[in-house]
Amino acid sequence: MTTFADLGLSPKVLSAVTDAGYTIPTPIQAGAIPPALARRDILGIAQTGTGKTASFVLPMLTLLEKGRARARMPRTLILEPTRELAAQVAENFEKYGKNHKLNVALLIGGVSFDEQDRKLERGADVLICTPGRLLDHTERGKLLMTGVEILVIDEADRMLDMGFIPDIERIAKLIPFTRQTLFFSATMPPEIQKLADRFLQNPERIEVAPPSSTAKTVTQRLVATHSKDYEKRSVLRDLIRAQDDLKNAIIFCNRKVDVADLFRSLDRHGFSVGALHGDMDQRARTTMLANFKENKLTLLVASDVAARGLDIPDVSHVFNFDVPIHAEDYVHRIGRTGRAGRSGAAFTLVSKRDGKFVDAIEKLIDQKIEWLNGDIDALPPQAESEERPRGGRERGGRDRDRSRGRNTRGEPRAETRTETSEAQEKVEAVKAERKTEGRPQAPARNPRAANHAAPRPANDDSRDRRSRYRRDDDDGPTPLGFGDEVPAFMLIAGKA
DNA sequence: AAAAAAG
Repeated sequence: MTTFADLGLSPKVLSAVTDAGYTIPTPIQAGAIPPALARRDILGIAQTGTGKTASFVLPMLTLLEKGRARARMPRTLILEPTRELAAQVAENFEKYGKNHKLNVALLIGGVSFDEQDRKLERGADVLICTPGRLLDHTERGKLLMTGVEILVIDEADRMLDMGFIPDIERIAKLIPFTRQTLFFSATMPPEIQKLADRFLQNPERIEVAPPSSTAKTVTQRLVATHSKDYEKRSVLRDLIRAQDDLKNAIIFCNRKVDVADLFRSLDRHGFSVGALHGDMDQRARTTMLANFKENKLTLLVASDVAARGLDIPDVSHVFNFDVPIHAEDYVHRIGRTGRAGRSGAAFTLVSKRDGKFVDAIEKLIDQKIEWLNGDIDALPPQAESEERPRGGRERGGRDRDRSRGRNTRGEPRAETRTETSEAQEKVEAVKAERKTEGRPQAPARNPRAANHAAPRPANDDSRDRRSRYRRDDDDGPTPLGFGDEVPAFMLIAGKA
């Protein structure tokens, strides 16, 4: 059997790999490392979870030992579609490059230029970048890339989806034509093939099957629900509480606003929860992810920024709060669990309108997904007799005080409300707010509009504004267009 | 019906 020792890696790299506890390479590693070491171009078709990152990091480290360092000139460049992925690759360089004296610069957006500039001035051997920030640096004239010998384009299909290809082309023009290029993509649609043809010269093509663990070790279920968000939140809470083997979970929403909404809701219901989406500031993103990885947070509500590539080992559950619009996203999402042969569970909330998306998913994965408790048609009619479970303390919750890693300030939570006073209180709250706003004619605010996803500016914590954020949380929609005239009963729509 | 990435 092939071991890492057979692949031609340098002793320094090999010892770091051994220290990390690995002896047997994955198929993509066994296939890509030898030709990469021989300076061949690589076309790697592999998904996350196949060991793809090490398949370029390890040979790059070995090759970097051979050439000689040039003053202030990066010799390798890695392009990643998201900031988190770039950061993750940087971690890999630290881990496997611990016996090397390499300077690694992580050039991603959302953080200040200062530290990145300092690193570049000191001289970086390895650049790990998202395209926008890299171009920003080159345009500022601080970065010359004529010394780059190895270019890695990772997750090419995703780069295409995200419209990065023109940026990639521009970047490629700044790098010598004689470079070695390592090109990775999870899928190979015609556009990607064309792109690969343009970027690669006589590449070694390595294709590995998607990790088989995905379909086999993950228990997948559909969960019927009505389409209103508060119904879905309630169903989700029940579902989470019903899991007795839940260690940690990612909950996916299709939209950033819904990530923010659901995060606030679960937080207020006492769950240990974080959020991750692309409109959050980078510090919050980083802390959230770190806290989740360290198990300081049990649940992570996320957009598809977290669907692909992020290496979060050992997620026991995935919940799809929304059915993904594109079937491939479903595969990526549930690929967050059941990794490395572990078992996992994936639940997808489905309402009537999601039917065609579910069909597309079942077609793509070529299997029917079972319903948990009967399908949509077996669902009792909307809400009528259903008591939505409420109340402060939940099983999933830990300390109420955790405010770590959030960009909202800690504040006492209204958790002592009782079921009976709740409706009345809500009516009062809405009336009070209208008064303080001094705009009696203004239409009642749609909760979704108030719950915008972008983090609030740090200095914005006026009371009335906060109460507006708080009020709407879980209580269903406020009807639009009634001005001050909304009948009280309508403010508790969905409860009655 | 979306997300992501440069500010």
